[in-house]
Amino acid sequence: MNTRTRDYSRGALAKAASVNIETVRFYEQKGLMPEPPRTAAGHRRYSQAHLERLMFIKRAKELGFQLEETGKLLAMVDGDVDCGAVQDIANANIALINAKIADLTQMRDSLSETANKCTGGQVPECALIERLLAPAE
Amino acid sequence: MNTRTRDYSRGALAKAASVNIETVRFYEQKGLMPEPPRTAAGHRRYSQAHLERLMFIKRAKELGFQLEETGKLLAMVDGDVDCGAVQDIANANIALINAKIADLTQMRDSLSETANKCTGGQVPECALIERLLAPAE
DNA sequence: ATAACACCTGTAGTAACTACAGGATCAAGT
DNA sequence: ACTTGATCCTGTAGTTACTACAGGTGTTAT
Repeated sequence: MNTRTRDYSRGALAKAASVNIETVRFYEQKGLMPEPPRTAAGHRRYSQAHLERLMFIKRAKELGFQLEETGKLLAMVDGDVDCGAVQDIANANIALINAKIADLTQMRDSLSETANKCTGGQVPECALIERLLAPAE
Repeated sequence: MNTRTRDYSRGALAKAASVNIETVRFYEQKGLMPEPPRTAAGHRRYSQAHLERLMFIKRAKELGFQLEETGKLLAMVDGDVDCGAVQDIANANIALINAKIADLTQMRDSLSETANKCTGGQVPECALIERLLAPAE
């Protein structure tokens, strides 16, 4: 167990979590990061706990959670973790991600199919332009 | 060949292309749709050509093109279509879409793997929360 | 004539940041 | 002690692609 608590300036915290310095202030504004204590001159002083919270948010983002959902997860961490509720949020997110993947896959397939028909020359006929000009009959 | 050119109010045009009425004005502002002639009272009057242009934009969107790229495609339609340049834009877009798909797939797989470990009960241990709290060792 | 609807403009809101401007403060070196 | 450069503070504006008002005018149908 480590009882030492190093502290961080906003810049140092951002660097430690590998996020942009402005992002820290943004998360504070959105209520995801608590307002930290300040020095006499008004500079923010963050603790190890703040760093952990910031990294929590970053990891949630890497799993595709929106900030609002991340906020709900954090609220549970601050209070009681209800694994069923967490699962619901996760499953909703999986569904959302799957829908996005399906959309993008459809786009890509449709686009590559058409782009492959392009001859590439400086010609009046271009398969992709034709497809955009005409309804997909 | 149909030489009749019905005209449309903004609302009628939007409806004909199945886009939101405000989107028409937005595209005009962005330079994708030309400023149409106006009635004496200042109401926009669109032609069949406008409708076709709006549908072009809509189809491009369905293929995942951003508005800026769509603008480039439209510029070529207005001038000379260079099928090589079109292909370049298309290929860049395919690469972009593939990158997004890869990102999302990674998110989803990582998330489902973790969410599947959740027991669902109202317990202190929740696999997903654990994963967000702790670095992925 | 009058009601209901569609149109006009400009502006603000959405998500998740990022990037300033203009000023105050800090840390390090001399 | 003083200076210099980095970092901090605040508030605000920009990004993408729209969407949604508010407050006012015009058009259409009965």
